[in-house]
Amino acid sequence: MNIYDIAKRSGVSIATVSRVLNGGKNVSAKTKEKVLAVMKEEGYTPNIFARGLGLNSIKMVGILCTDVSDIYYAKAVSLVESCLRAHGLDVLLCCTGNQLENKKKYLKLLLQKRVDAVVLIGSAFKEDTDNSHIEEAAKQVPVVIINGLVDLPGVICVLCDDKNAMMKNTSLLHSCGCERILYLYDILTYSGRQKLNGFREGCLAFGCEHPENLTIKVPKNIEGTREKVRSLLQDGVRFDAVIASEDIIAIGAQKALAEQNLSLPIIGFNNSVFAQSATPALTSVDSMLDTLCPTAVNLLMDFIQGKPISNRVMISSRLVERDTFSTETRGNVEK
Amino acid sequence: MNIYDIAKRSGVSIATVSRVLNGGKNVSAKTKEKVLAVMKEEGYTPNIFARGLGLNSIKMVGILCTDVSDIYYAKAVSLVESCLRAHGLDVLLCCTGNQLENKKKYLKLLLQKRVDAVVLIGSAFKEDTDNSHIEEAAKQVPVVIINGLVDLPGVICVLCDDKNAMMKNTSLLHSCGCERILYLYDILTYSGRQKLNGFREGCLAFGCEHPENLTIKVPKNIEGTREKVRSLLQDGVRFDAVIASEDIIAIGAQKALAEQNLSLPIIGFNNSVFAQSATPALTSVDSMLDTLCPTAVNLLMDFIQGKPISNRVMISSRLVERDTFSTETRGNVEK
DNA sequence: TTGAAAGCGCTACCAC
DNA sequence: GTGGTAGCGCTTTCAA
Repeated sequence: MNIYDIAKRSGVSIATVSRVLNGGKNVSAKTKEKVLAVMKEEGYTPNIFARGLGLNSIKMVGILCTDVSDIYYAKAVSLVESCLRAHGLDVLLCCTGNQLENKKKYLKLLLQKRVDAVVLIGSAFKEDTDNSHIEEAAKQVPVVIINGLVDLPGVICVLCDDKNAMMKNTSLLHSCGCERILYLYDILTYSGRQKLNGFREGCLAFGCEHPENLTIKVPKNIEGTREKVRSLLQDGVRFDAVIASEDIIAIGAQKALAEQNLSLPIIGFNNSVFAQSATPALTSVDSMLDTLCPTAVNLLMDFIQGKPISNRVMISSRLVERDTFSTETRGNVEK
Repeated sequence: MNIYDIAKRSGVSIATVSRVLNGGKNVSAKTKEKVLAVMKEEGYTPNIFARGLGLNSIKMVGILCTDVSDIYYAKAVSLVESCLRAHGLDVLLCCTGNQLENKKKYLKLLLQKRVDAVVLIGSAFKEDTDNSHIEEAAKQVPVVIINGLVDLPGVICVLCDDKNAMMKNTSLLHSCGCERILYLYDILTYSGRQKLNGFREGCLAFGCEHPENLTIKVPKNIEGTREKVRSLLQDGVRFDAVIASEDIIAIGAQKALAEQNLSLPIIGFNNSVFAQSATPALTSVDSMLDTLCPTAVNLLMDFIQGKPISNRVMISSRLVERDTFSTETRGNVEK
């Protein structure tokens, strides 16, 4: 069943059928109706390959993501997917892991599929040294990165002000009497580094101590973090509050503290469902995915349509206060 | 840069270039080498549309999923994606929500993209009455459903024995002295119903009470469930254990119980990270996605290659014991 | 082993 | 408003 069959059965030429297929401009209402009727009757579906050949577009955008099973990335993918679909674009999903080699390989694969654009989820896609693959991609199609900052032409960056969020956290804790804050992080992506910098600058600005042994790299899981914090406590390392770069890390710390019946202020990051699920519920920084993702997709659509856009959008975070720290109850600091 | 350019620069015909492109059978080693060299030099990438036109395949499979932001589905998508990619297949992701209308629409969309197969994630895709869209899809391409049972030709089903898992849960709780188990569920998909049936049959078999007011439908989130259970407790409804159809629901119940300083056995479902994140950590049924997904993809690959396969595979679940219920410590039941 | 040429199904330009 | 037709870039016979 192809355009010729439809043309024959409708008593028109394939040119006319094609016109109907593409919006029906310059076709008489009657003809259009007739052709549409035949199409429906025959259950006709235009061949996407042939169409792609002509238009050189398949109405698909590639999403690159290090790990969709991570709740944060999953939410981002979900949001981006639904926004894109609202614009009639399909999503080619590609999970790369953290190895640069694979990121490059999969980006190339996406480009080979002739996607109309590429969305990079997370600042894990901004490399410290080698971003040549992104540069190359951006020459071919629009590239947008969510929560990363890659300073290359054709790359649209939409991000959350992680650094400022962490500075604010530090400030708040300090103003509640905390002086030795334990900072836990997992991986120093661009975003991870911003957070760490925010913490450090905050400490400096507000006069908190921040010795090296209070800035700890931990695995991105509950048990690994728990063990790390547990051993910190056993070693007699003293701190009076915890800031984590991820909710899941905050929970690991929380559990280690609970073992020792310690109840310190804890602030997580991402405001994921984990923050709600924790007991006591975790105060956490909302990294604003709900805003970031639609914004990113809208910018992309505008860019594709040739409208002038700002290709650097920074959105402020928001602290969601729950049980582990509140700016109202000052009495929650126990040493 | 197309096949003609490569042919010209290599001093051969496009036919030869095409042969090289497709494995290089019936091409002299020398010619092949030459052509490959030119391709690399020019950074040539075959046009996927033209290729698709000829071969009528784009090496892509569609994944349909009600909601990737759900941690369970996200994990499934992640696993399926990586397995498919290992077989050289790309993934077209499509999130439908729970409305039948959208499921149908998006399934049709995937088919229009000429995917080579469709993977349905979760039994939410098995409808009670109308599965005509799946039937139709299965006529065109192989369809596999993960954790659902759709009895149609061409549909491969890989699922976990949810019913048995729930019977076992009931049995275990009963043998630990529980007699009035609260059963919390969110949505009665095929899987949801299996779980409920397992619970009911378990109660019958082991002599547990299971009045209607102990089988409660709740929203699939922590707060909604918490409120529901809270009001149950306020109404004086009595129960001595909780089984939930989802970890997140179990956590909602757990929080409501904690408010009243009640510590009853609780068993969640899915063994997600939420089970670990909960305090106390949740005993939960592992629904074996790590096995289900690779199995599903392997069956699909075999099926595509025309090998004979079993299109119904059922895998046993596994109870992962943590703090909220253990078969070893009998003393954890407080009424 | 290689080349010529006929599709694959559609879009878009040019006539009428 | 409609039809004829030349591509789009590839695969795949069929001959040589």
